[in-house]
Amino acid sequence: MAVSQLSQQQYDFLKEACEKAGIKLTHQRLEIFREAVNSPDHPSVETMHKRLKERMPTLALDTVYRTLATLAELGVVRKLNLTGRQSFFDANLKAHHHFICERCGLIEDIYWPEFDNSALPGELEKVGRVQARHLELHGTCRKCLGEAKEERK
Amino acid sequence: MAVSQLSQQQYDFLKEACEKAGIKLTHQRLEIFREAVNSPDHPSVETMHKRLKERMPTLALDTVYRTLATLAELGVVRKLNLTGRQSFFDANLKAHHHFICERCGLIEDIYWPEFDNSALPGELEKVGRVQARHLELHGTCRKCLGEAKEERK
DNA sequence: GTTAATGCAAACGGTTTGCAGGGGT
DNA sequence: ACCCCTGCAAACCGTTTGCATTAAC
Repeated sequence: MAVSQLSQQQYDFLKEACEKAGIKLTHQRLEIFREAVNSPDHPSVETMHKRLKERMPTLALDTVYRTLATLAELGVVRKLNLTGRQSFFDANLKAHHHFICERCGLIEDIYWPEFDNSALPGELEKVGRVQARHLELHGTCRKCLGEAKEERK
Repeated sequence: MAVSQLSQQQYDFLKEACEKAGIKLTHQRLEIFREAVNSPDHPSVETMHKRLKERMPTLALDTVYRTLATLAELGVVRKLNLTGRQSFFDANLKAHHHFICERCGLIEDIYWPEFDNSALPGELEKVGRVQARHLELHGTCRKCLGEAKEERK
C-alpha cells in the first residue's frame, strides 16, 4: 500500500509505534502524521489543522491537538516550546537544534553533530541525568537583517 | 537609601534602566523586580504574585504580568519559555542555561562558559545573526531518579 | 461486536486589554 | 496639574475535557 508523500518506511514506523502502544492506526493519525512529516516549516497546530481541513473537512481542531500529543507520546514526533505562545510539533527526529528569528518568528533547523557528541559539564551529574539537549539560537534572520537595513535609510 | 534584600547596585541598575526608557520607577516595579531577584527557584508569575501579595495585598496579577513584560523589555529580566504551559522570568542576567526535570518540573541553572564562548557552526551565517544562545537540558533530577528507583522495588 | 477514537461544544488556564480611578513626578 | 501607571474586570487565545457518535480491529 503506497501512501502519497509518505514513504513506506515512515508508514511502517507509525504503524509499528501504534501496535507497540496498543492503539489503533486511524485515518486521522495517519493523515496528521503525514502532515507533520511534510511540514518542515514548523507550522502551528492551527495552521496544520487548516491545511488538513482541505483534505478532511470534518476534522476537528481538538483531534489535531489530541493526536499530536499522542504521536509525541509514541515518540514519532517531538513537541517544541519555543515561543511560549503556542507549541509546535516536529516530525524530524534527527538530533537538531533551532534558530528562532525574534523579528518574524522564522524557525530554522540547525544541525551541529560536534556539539551533540560533546561532553556536558561534569557538575551535571550532581543535578540529574540528561536525556536530551536542545539548543535555541535567538537572533535575526538574514531576510529581517536586510529589511532592518532598508528601514534605517 | 537601602532597600532590604536588594543591593544598592541592583537598585541603581533598575533605576537607570527606567530613566533610560523614560518610565517611572514605581513601588510595584521595584517590588516585582526585587521579587524576581530573590527568586532563584524560577517561580511562575502566579507564584510570584502570591508571594508579593503578602507584602502588597492590593497588587493585581495583571500588574505582575505587565510589569514583568516591561522589565523584560528594559532588559533587566529575561523571559523563559521552557514548558509551553506558563512562562518564567529570570533576573539572573549572567549567561547560563537550564536543566529541566521532566518528572517534577524542577528548573536548575547551569553555567557552561566554555560552551558560551565556543564558535557556532559556520552555516549559521547563512541563516542570520545569533544574539543569544540558550541550552535546554531535559532529563530527570537526582531526587526523581531516587524516587523512581524506590517505586521499582 | 467490542472498545477505543473522533467530532462537537463547552470549559479551562494563563495571559492580555480597555477603562477609569489613583499616585508619582 | 499632568500624565502615566495600576487595579479591576472582562476578553482573549491556545489548549483541554466530557460526552455521544463513529470507526478500527
